[in-house]
Amino acid sequence: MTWAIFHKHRPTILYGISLALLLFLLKWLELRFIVINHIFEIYAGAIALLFTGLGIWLALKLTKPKVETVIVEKEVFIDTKEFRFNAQEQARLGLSKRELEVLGLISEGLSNQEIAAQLFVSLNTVKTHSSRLFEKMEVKSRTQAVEKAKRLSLIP
Amino acid sequence: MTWAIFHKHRPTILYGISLALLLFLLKWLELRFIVINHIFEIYAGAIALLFTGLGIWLALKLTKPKVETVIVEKEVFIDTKEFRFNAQEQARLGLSKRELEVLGLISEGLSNQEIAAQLFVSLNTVKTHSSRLFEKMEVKSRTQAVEKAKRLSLIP
DNA sequence: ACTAAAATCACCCGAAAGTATGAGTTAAAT
DNA sequence: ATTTAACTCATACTTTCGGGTGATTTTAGT
Repeated sequence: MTWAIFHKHRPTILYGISLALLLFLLKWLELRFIVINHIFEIYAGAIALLFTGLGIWLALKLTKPKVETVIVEKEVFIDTKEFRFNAQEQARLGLSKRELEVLGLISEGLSNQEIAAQLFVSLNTVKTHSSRLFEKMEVKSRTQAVEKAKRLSLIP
Repeated sequence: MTWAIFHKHRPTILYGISLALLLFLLKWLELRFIVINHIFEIYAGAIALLFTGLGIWLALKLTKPKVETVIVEKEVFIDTKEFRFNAQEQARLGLSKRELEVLGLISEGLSNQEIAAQLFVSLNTVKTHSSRLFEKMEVKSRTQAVEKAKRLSLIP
């Protein structure tokens, strides 16, 4: 049935097709013409598009991120009253090793007699040590010596 | 003198200047020629530059800024060994106010005589106070008392 | 090897610290 | 009102501390 219709209107259809082709040709030629006439603008447009894209890419890729600084307070418990022997004070006062040793034992509450026993020396020796100690530290008694020694970080 | 030199070599100088101008003109013409011959490339380059800039501008203007959060820890030093009077120990040992007062002055290195003067009492009173103090604290001397009192946080 | 500082010890003496005992006063609790 | 604890003071006595002086021995630095 379709075939029959084709055969019946063959000239008309051919004419139609020919007309359509002609029109298409004309439109194509027109487009070509436009394209040729505006080739520069099109090229420029393409470049513009391309390089706009490039610019955006560059900007996104190469910019440094903004840095936002957040300060968090962290509690650090530090023993500020930790004992650290002050050798400078010892040198300044000119205290000898033995004198310092006696000072330490005095600060522990030992009597001269006990200190003598501890150090395997005579009571008199301990007395002379403590005497020189008091002289050098410019104090008048063992309690003052202990108090000052703690202040000067000579004993804990 | 400079003027004299100019007058003397006037033709030479003029000739030199003319030559220089001619060379400059030729170079300029050559440049013009190059520019005209490459007008399209130059134009394209200009567009490329312009739109790259536009792209960058767009990217920077229209995108949200990147934010990088940096956490900086700030150390806060806290004193852990602060003196806190130990009232419990005082109660446990049964130390009276006056005895504690005497203890404090002893720890400062004062003699019994000085303590007596400070408290407006007699030397004997100070002695009895310190004696009872030593009994209660179970020590035998002022230095021991000071040492123990510090351990028990009765004095700083 | 010589010297200076440190460590050791002894003796004496006065001052301070600490013990023992007793007692008077005051303030707070029952 | 009475009791109790804290504060006060005194006297007598013992022990320890601290100053003064001098001497001997180690140790360390030049």
